[in-house]
Amino acid sequence: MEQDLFKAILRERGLKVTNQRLLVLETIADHPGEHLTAEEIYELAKDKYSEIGLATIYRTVQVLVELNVIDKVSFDDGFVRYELGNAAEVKRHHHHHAICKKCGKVLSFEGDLLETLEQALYDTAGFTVTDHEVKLTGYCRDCTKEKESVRKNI
Amino acid sequence: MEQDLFKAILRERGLKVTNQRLLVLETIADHPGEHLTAEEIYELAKDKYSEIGLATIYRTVQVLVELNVIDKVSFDDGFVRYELGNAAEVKRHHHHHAICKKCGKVLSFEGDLLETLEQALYDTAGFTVTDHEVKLTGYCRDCTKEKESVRKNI
DNA sequence: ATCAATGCAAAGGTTTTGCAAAAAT
DNA sequence: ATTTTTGCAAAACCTTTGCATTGAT
Repeated sequence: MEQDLFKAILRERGLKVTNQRLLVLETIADHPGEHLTAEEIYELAKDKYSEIGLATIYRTVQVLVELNVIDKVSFDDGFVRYELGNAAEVKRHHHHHAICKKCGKVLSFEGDLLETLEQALYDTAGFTVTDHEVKLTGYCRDCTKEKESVRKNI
Repeated sequence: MEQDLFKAILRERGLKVTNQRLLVLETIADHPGEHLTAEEIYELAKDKYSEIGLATIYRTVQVLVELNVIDKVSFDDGFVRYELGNAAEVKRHHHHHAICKKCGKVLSFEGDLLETLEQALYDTAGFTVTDHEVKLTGYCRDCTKEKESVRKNI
């Protein structure tokens, strides 16, 4: 996402363009494929602007999620995480995640295999799907071998 | 899940069978289709055994998740919730959820549309999937109409 | 000039932990 | 008899909020 587009989105909503908001988005954009927590964004942002406060990070990510500029994800480790979204597209294509139960590694991927399910949900229950999230858990390639030897005894 | 099976699972792992553990599982089992928080389980359990402590609920749900007796789910409202799992089955069939963004209603459903995706993930990345969770957000039948009238102005 | 956004510190809410007492094996 | 589990309270934790100050329009 270009900075100018982001500024336009802010102004369109009557929100002010601040250095802190630009910095938070830039920080997330500079770490593609990572799923940063508020604390991590804070630490990274402080390197460029040490006066920034943690509360500003929390308030800013709320705004960014609201604007569909970033997505909120959770891997059930007690942290809420954020990753770049794709606000400009009409049809959202969220990342899906495969989380290794052993080493915690996260594999991200895309895929629109849910369209038939979403249509069926509308037809049967009248539910209009606007967003979806697929979370897979299991064992990554490196941990699969180890897992098998452990599981044998159970 | 029958209580005897649960007792057997506990003993198999060297864990002790306590009235509190039986009560927590019973409480969750008695509320099918609801996704209870720790606090809600606590309030319900107190009706039957008023001496029980909230810390025991937290410790017990951790055990139950570990044993695959219950599943942990989150609808991003700040609460971790729990629902009955199906530990006995070799292949887990989790509930999927459609969460209404307006009224918060949760529609649960099942479906194994992810098998081809999971196979593909193994073939391409060596990732062995053991669990999956699909979370859809949107608008339920009752809220869909209202949503349309709201969205027209945007 | 006005109104929103920030930074700090304090408060909020959920979840975890330390420890002595109680319960299960 | 031994070891785990419980209950209570305190602590830890992430996140939100109040308020005066700063910054954007």
